[in-house]
Amino acid sequence: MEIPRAMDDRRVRHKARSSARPTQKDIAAAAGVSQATVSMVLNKAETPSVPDATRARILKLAGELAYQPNHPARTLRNARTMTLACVIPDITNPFYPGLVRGLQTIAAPAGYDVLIYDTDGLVEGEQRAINWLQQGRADGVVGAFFHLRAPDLAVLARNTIPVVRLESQNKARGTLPIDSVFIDNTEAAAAMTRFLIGVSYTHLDVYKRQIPVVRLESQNKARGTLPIDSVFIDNTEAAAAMTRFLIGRGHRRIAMILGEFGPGQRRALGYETVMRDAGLATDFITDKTYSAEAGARAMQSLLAKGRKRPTAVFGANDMLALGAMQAAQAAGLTIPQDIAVVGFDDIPTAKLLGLTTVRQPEFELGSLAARTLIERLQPGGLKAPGKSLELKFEIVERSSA
Amino acid sequence: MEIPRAMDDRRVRHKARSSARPTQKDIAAAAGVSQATVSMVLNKAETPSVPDATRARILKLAGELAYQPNHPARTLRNARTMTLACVIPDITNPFYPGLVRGLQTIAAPAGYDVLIYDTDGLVEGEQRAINWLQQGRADGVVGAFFHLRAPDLAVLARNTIPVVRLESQNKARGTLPIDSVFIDNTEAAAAMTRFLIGVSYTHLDVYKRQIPVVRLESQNKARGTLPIDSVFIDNTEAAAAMTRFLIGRGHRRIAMILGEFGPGQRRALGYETVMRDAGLATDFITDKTYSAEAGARAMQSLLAKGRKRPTAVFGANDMLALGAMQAAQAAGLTIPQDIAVVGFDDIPTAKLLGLTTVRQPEFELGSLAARTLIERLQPGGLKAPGKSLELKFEIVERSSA
DNA sequence: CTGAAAGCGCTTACAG
DNA sequence: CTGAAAGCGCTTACAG
Repeated sequence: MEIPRAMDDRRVRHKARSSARPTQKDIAAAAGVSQATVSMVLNKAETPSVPDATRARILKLAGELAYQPNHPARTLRNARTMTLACVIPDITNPFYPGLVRGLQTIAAPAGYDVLIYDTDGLVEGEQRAINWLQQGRADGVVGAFFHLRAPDLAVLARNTIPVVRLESQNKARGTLPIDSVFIDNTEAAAAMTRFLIGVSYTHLDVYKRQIPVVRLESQNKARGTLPIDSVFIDNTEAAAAMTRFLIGRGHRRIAMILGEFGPGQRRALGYETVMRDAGLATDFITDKTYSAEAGARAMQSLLAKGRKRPTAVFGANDMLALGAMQAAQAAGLTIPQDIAVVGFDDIPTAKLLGLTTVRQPEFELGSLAARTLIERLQPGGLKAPGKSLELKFEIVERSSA
Repeated sequence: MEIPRAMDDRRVRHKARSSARPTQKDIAAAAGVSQATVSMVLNKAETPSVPDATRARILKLAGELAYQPNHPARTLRNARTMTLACVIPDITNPFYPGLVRGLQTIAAPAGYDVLIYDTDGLVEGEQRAINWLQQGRADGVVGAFFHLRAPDLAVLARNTIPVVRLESQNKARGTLPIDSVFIDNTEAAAAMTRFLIGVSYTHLDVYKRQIPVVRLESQNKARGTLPIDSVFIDNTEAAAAMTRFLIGRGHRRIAMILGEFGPGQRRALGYETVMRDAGLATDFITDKTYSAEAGARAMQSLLAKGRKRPTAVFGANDMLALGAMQAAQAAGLTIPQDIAVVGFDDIPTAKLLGLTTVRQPEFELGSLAARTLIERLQPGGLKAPGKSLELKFEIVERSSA
């Protein structure tokens, strides 16, 4: 058996013994140069100030020692973690893996790691993610926040951690109070938020009591200078289109199932508007979560209405719709003959089960968010005003309606 | 409107202006103590050496300034990232989100972030993850490696980054060459691997040529001292059980669809053993990936056999099985009357589509892996020998077979 | 052109 | 009991 060269090298053997990773200092000692010179040679494509022979020696040693730069040290020195955070309700909701994949596809080649935070759609979970992020664990954040608003996120933006929000806006806004939350005096709001977070969680209590704390600072409604971008589809219009589709199919009693917080609110608005304009009564079933279990529960309560039950059910997401479908089938009903069911998201399973739904381009949403974030992270990128990036949705007709 | 106390504080306002996060130094300056004292007070529950008044002043200032420790600085100083890496083929494969969730559920309360690396089941992707990890980006790794073997991972273990492997072993081993890969001379192998990685990717070429490079170092088959743990179900026995189930149902022509690399190999072994013992012919269809598309392709080629087509098809994972189901239905066949289909994993969709499958407890797999990793990360934990942790599988009978 | 020093923010061992 | 210094590994501005 041939012994590889490095095995004969005293330095390598020594390193193997010590079991610690080699540093620039080790290379410098072996090459007889300063540690700073090693850094130069390793990082710059050209080093006119270093003799070719020295450069070659350093490079060779780095290879032999399998030198890898210490990432935490670089992070501290450069004030860049090369990490992107992705804050989502729940990775097991099939909508999100595709989004995460889109994120990673852009992030990885650019040298960024991706950190996942699950919030369960809870205000505590979202706040916890923000707190962690304030410790400088990531350079930027892509987040689907059900509870936190611009001023809460301002804490990050102020600390130069750009945020890209998912599903945070409608094209035409102003109808929901949520959209009027813009802060004016950025400095004051930032200090205020910091104060509240630091001293206690008062603002969360305030929030829970449905008193938007931001009002304190947002007398002037001009949009602030926060570099918070949004990547979204027009949820309200999409839900409206789906509702019109159902009405067009002859449905008159259409119920909607949705979660207490999150994108369901905007989707509900689209449904509500179309139903009202058509002179039809709305029928909302609200649950805590967007799960299949919640959908099944909702369907059961809908079926309990007997002959007055709806002829069509609109799940605010596919999980709800799928759970509803299953419950209807379990009750002996045939879809779509006995009852039509439609959803929202177009998760992979929707296709397999023939669910008519609204397609959101999750991969593109994720990759666009990553691109936007990385752009912000470029020198000078932090200064640009927040962008609203809208992607197209699509009604996907399948067999369930 | 009441002005919160902190808004009147000159220091807070100043901080808001500077837009930089406050450090211990800032608190120290404001409190008139040394930065080290601030660190002490902030980190220790009790500081007998610091007067109560001073301590209170520091704590109060930290609150007002909304001080958050700088995570990268802590990481460098403590040599702990408080981050766990999860290396998986593809987060969009529905088996993995549940596993990731299990991981997070244990990791988050313990203070660990979770980093996700997708490898696409490619050797390049796995090697890239290892290289990144060698830069000290995480304290430990949970990984499903399709290609890398113990010696490749030894690079991490040697650098005190513990690894927990998923699906890396059978209960009864020795049948597949894969299981005889244990290294003896740890030091030598580590240096060797480091050498190969540093200088070139020769070892990967060697691997591709099916010459296990580990052989060079593994003359002595005694299991090494590497702290590499495994968390797994008995894939071979599970596949055997499923095959027996199909034979028990009267099937004689049973085909198996699998991916080129990964857990399919072990599952194939179980299928093969049972088929051979029953005097039946095996029928393998191998594709590059474990996707629904691959399953559909495989089913099409199976159906092209006409009257000699199999009566049952065993997908090495649920995605393959679901794709196969869809292709069979698209071809006008009814399941299970015309052809039975079974899978492996029990992803959420399997339930919705009535797929008979092998249930793997993915959440438990993930949480057990996290617990094992965190245990290793405790003082002294690195020394314990690698454990093999087996969880129970379960045959879930549904309507597809 | 060349090499040594400062400093990122933190924790802990150590000197007064 | 109290407070200042060293040092984690790195990059870059700066002095010779």
